[in-house]
Parts: sequence; C-alpha cells; structure tokens
Amino acid sequence: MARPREFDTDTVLEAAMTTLWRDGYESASVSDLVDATGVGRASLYNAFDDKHGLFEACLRHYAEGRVPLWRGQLAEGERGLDDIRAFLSLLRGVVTESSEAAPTGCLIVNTSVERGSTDPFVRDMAADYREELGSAFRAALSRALELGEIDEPIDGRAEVLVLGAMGLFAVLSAGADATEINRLIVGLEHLLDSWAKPA
Amino acid sequence: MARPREFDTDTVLEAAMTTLWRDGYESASVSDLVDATGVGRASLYNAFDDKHGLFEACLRHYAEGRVPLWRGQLAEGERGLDDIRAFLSLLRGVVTESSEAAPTGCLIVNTSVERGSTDPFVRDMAADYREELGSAFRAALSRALELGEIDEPIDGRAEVLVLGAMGLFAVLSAGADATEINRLIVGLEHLLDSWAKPA
DNA sequence: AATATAACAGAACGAGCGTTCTAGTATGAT
DNA sequence: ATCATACTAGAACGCTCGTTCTGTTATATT
Repeated sequence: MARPREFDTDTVLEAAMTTLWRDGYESASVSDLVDATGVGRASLYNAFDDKHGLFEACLRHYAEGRVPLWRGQLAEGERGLDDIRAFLSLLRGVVTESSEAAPTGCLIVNTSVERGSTDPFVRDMAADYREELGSAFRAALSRALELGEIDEPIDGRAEVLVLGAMGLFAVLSAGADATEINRLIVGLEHLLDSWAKPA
Repeated sequence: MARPREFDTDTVLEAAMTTLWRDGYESASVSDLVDATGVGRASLYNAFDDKHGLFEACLRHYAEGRVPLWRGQLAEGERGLDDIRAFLSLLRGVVTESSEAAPTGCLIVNTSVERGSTDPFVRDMAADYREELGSAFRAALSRALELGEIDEPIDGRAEVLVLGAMGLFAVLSAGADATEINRLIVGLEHLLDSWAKPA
C-alpha cells in the first residue's frame, strides 16, 4: 500500500555500527552515519526514530552478529580448556585483522565505558554481555573439570577470565600495539596452562 | 610585573579533571569546565591554550596525584602477595566511595578507550600507565618469590594482573553494581591465593 | 488508471559547540 | 604615581550538532 524501503536494514546497521564502534557515540555525528550508510537523514529518522534509536539497533545487531562467534564453542563446545584457548586465539586474530571496516576492540565495551554511567540501555546490555561471557566460561571450565583437565574451583576462575576479556578489549581500544596485546594474551594462555593438572 | 593569577592551578585541575573523568572528553563541554572550575573562559584558554591542553594537564594531574596511591606500596612495599591484596582492597574501596567529587573507574582508562585510537597523547599516557602498573606487579611478585610465598613464573602473572585491573576499571565505568564488582575482585583474590605455596 | 501511503533527497531549524575578541581591572616594577 | 603587563568577565564568532520540515517519488491497493 506504500512505497517499499530501498535499503537493506542489516546492511545499514552494519555500516552504522562500524562507525559508532570506531568513533564512539558522541564523536560519530548523524551526518557521519548518513555518509556511512548512504541513506538519507529522513529515512534514518523514519526507521530508527533518533540517533539513540539507531544506536540501540546497532548494539542489538552487534550482539546478534558478534556474540555467536564465541558463544557457541565456549558455552557448548566439545572440549574444555582448548575451547577457551580458541577464544583467546579469536581475540588474537582481532588485533591483526583490524581495518576500517572492522574496528578493534568491542562495541559494547567501548560504548559502556563511554556511556555506562548515564545510559541505562547500554549499561544493561553490557551487564548482559558480561553475564553471558561469564556463563560461557563457566560452561567451558565445567567441561574441563569433567574431562579431568582441571580441578575446582570453577566460578572464581570464570570471573578472572571475564576480567581478562574486558581488560583485553579495553587495551585494544586504547590503541596498544600488537606486541603488547600478544604479550597479554600469552599471559592468559599461561594462566590456563597453570590450571591444567599434570597429565 | 603583571597581575597575578587569581586561581590555584591544582584546584582548577582537580575540578576540571573530575568533570572530564565523569563525563568523558567529548561530553564535557568547555562551558561545563568553566562552570566546574569557576574560572572564566578566557582565563582557561590563557592558561591551557585550548580544551585539549586542559585535558592534557588534567591527565598529568591525575597521573601525579592518583598513581602514587598504589605505586609506592606495590612497587616498593615490604611484603609480597599482601601488597597486591592491598591494591585490590583499594579498588574495592573505589566502588563504595564513588561520589560526584570522585567518579568511579579510572580517568586514563576511560579516556584511552574513548580516544586512544585517534589521540596520540592519551594513547601514550595509557601505555605508560600500563607499563608502570605491570612493572609494579612484577616487583611485588618478585618480593613474593623471594619471601617464598610463590614459585615462578613472575612475568606472565603480572600481565594477568594488569589485565585484571584494566578489566575492573572498564567494568566500573560501565556502571556495574557493587555486588558484581565485589564478585570480580574476589575472583582475583582467589587467584592470588592459588598462587601461594602451601605454608 | 487513480489514489493512498510511506520512503526519499535535501534544505532549514534552533541550540550548543570550541574558540576568539573586546573591554576593563588589578598588580609589580620603575 | 605611572606604566606595562597579563589577568578577568562576558559578548560574540563561525560552525556543527541532532532534529524537523518541505516537497517529490515510487509502489500496493482499489
């Protein structure tokens, strides 16, 4: 009954997300988002209400597209410590693959550090994100326990891994070079090794 | 030979720093800084050149005033693991003492996540900050080694502690509640316990 | 084919941004 | 006491911000 939308929502969200991810919420202007998406201002406002609405859609798009990259293997993998090692390898890959298309660090960590104290939406989303990450680590550590790779405890170690991931994302966004990032990841890998029982 | 300054530089820096710390670089406007410091616009521009100059002075003020709070005991304390435990207690205190006067988290971590990829000054300052923190952890762990509290290794564990601190600062700024913060710190405390050799 | 509907492009809005300018003022050196 | 200096307050600058408005265009239904 009316003219159909000319743009693909996912494509637009991907472009807007990349801009917000790279520049942050305040530094990315609506004009920047118009340029990045190639969609007119009025169309963006029609589809997402306002800048914050587009931001929320981008955060959801990020959670739906990026979280599954690690959640599956970590939470429901078939191994234990190796699944966590694979997660760390994933993070190591981030630093070498960083480009204009895929900024470094993590959108949720970036924007929650920027706006977490004043923006309930991003605060809640970041809390969910950490909860999901912690839950996934606990699952992987529980499998490691059942496989006889490690002993107790599980929970405290999962919290440490959450902090490690949050720290890595923060340091990535802070502009650390590849050498430092790799050194930090190696530290976490050695931590995993130290948890493993002698074979 | 000329009219002397009416404001005290440290007092002004403390007020400006608090505002930038709480709101971030982009969200804190020059008008906000004028209001917070009580100093006129022209005076601020006379003394600090521009907004970024005032920001740099605030970062230096933060590094000079806040870093010594943990650096001394951690780098040159007389104990080992207990000095690291004291550092964690310091962080635990931060979450309960947060007020308008002293925002939560860490100014350097907040602004380096916000601007680290584009602002060389904050990137370098954040790198120095992590290097100093890592060096302090290595010193404390070395003392713990000499005291017979722990065995090798030192370096990888120091990196893990740096990540833990960065992660805590990130989560603090993300608006996590006291319960979660405490749970994460307990995780790190248990990690320290697990490094200690049986007495 | 005619109509109703909504997306489209781009101009325009007031508000706020960082910065500069215009005066006026208070002080140390002569 | 006079002068040079650099502080002070506040108005004003051009610019960009997020948002809204004005037509125009394209499609699904009748």
